Amino acid sequence: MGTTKNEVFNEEINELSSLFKALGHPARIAIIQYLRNQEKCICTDLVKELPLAQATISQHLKELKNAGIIQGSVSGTSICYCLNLSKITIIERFLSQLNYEQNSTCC
Amino acid sequence: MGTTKNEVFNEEINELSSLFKALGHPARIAIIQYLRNQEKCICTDLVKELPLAQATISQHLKELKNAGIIQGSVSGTSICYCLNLSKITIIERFLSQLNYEQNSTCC
DNA sequence: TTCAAATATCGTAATATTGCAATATAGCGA
DNA sequence: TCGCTATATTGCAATATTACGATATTTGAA
Repeated sequence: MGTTKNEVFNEEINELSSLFKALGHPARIAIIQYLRNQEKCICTDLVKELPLAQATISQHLKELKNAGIIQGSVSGTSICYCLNLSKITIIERFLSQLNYEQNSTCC
Repeated sequence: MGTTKNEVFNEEINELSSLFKALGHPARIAIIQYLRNQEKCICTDLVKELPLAQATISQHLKELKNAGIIQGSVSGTSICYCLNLSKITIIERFLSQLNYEQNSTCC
């Protein structure tokens, strides 16, 4: 075990959970926050900014990229990573569906 | 290693990432979706609904509860779990801050 | 070219997560 | 009380994640 049973859930659920999972690490939230403030991002800056080794940050960037939350384009020797807002929107849409009027009285 | 270096990040980042992490599993998204549709929730129903063993579902419910995303109240022999919308709001607020006008041209 | 800077990848150790069977616990009705 | 139902906990095996040093790769500048 240790393996998530993705295959028994539908694609929407799997996409949502992988987006959440990608954001489920403090370093990756910090990266996203930094990206927001800069409105662009270069890995070296992050290496100075975050108390993690370069290899570790690169790995976290890769995971955000794999989930589609950021996208990078090569720009000379460095790489410019930017937020992909369409994925953020997918999460927001899911969450907004949860804001129902609670009509059960149990909690 | 294998241990997340939580201590080097601030509390806001750690709270956000733990909320995202709690939602970063398909079974837990499925639980939340089911909760939304029922507007309440009892574990036995989930055992029928999801193709996972009772012990596994109980464990996922516990994680959602630990993150504060759901709350349960005992109701006879069964337990009624409900969404805690305040945590959902925390996530929504974070995401809405990301919707800036992208003024960099790199991506 | 050759060097240096910026990123990525590899390998690995430590730890965390997932899933489940088995078992425990708790509350209800008879 | 006894037994039943609902849920939690324990223990474990399999796998995933995290972190990082070392090393590769890539690109621009000299």
